[in-house]
Amino acid sequence: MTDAPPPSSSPSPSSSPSPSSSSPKAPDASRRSERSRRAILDAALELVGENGFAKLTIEAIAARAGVGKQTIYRWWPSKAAVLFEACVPEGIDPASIELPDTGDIAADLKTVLRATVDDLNNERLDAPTRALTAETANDPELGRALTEKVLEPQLQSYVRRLRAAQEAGQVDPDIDLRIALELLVGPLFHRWQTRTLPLTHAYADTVVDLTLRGLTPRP
Amino acid sequence: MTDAPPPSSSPSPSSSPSPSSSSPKAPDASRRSERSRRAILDAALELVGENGFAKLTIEAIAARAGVGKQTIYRWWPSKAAVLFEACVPEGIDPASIELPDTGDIAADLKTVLRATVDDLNNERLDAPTRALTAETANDPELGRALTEKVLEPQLQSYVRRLRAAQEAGQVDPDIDLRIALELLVGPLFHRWQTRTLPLTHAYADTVVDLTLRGLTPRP
DNA sequence: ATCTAACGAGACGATGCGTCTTGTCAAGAC
DNA sequence: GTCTTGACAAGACGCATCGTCTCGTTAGAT
Repeated sequence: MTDAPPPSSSPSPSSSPSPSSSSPKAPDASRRSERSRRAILDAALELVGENGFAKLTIEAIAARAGVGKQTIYRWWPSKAAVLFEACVPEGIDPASIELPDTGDIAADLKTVLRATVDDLNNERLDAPTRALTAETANDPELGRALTEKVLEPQLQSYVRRLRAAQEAGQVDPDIDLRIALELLVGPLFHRWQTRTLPLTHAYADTVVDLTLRGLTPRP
Repeated sequence: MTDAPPPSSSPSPSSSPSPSSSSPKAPDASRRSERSRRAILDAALELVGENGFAKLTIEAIAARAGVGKQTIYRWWPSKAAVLFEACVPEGIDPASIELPDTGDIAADLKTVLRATVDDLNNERLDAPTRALTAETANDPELGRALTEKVLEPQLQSYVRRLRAAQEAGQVDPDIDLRIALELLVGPLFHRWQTRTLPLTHAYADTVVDLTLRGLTPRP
């Protein structure tokens, strides 16, 4: 329910006065209707919840939002991009982007991975997240955006917390923290994607315990 | 290149003579044209290689295969199902389904995970695998088939090899082998899916080393 | 040899695509 | 205060593909 920061369009509102040169497009972002934008994003989220991503249609979004189709095509390259923008503002909790640091790395990791498990089990987030992740296979541009804006910032916060643990002597200094992070996150992601077994807090805890046994300094 | 076993239809060739009762459909599998079936699967593989899964079309498959559309709709529920059947026979190497056992669990796991890395980096397998994995999000039935016929058998072979290691005293007897397997496979899968960093043999080796450090028996 | 259902071909209406056209309207230019 | 401009809602348009449905034709079961 954040007030949706302008999607990083209009980078420098006064830089180049003649947008005519390079591309034949370039709509004027300053004249954009925020009202329509919100209606489109809301409609997309509603419809994806009702019918799933496969049945999501630009025409349906436009109709539900009371908007012309052109208004969607003008500002987004695909329905996936619409859904992405609709999800990200409420999918990312700014407070959760930094991992807690109580000094107990095991406890902190469990806290965060349990929260991740809860998110992945949350019906409201699960469907759109799965849809976007899937669409990544056909839409590399979307994949890059998803990684850069959502995934990577979270992963980096793991790395920071692990580095603190490393400096506190709780993690072997020789270990590549990027890989350490993947050891923790990968198994959760795997279960979520494959739906082979239920994603539970107990599972998250065990992953943390077993992984940390491999990360602790050796005598 | 296996000669395509009849898709497990016609379970008992003489059991119930009247297939008319329950469903209004039920085509006669014994009269099915193997020639058409192969042409369809081949055409699907070709087209997916040429244009990607997103642009794959039932009509295009039918045209390329020299087949009526109905022949596809009669035997497969979706284009994903066609691609699945087209991939599975050559995607599964019967020899690779059992992990090697040289007595050295670390070496054996590295051998297999390196091979997995190679498969995932193989252009020919990568595109269809990604497409099928993605389609799983919208098509739970396909997801179940993929898990049951391809994924789970492979995972079980990991569990067997890990059990042997456990009995040989190389893995802590208290550890849940199902979770141990996910610690190994999850990180690989994560990198493949997110494309955050390249999937290399070195990565596979490090994952094995670090994970095994956590799995070895504690004094 | 007969029967029958799968087959290749393609017509059909329904959808959704992405583009284009029309008239309305509000914000910036003058 | 008028004028200009470009985003806007609405929806028509041609196209692609969908999934269903005939047609004769043909090959396998009996």
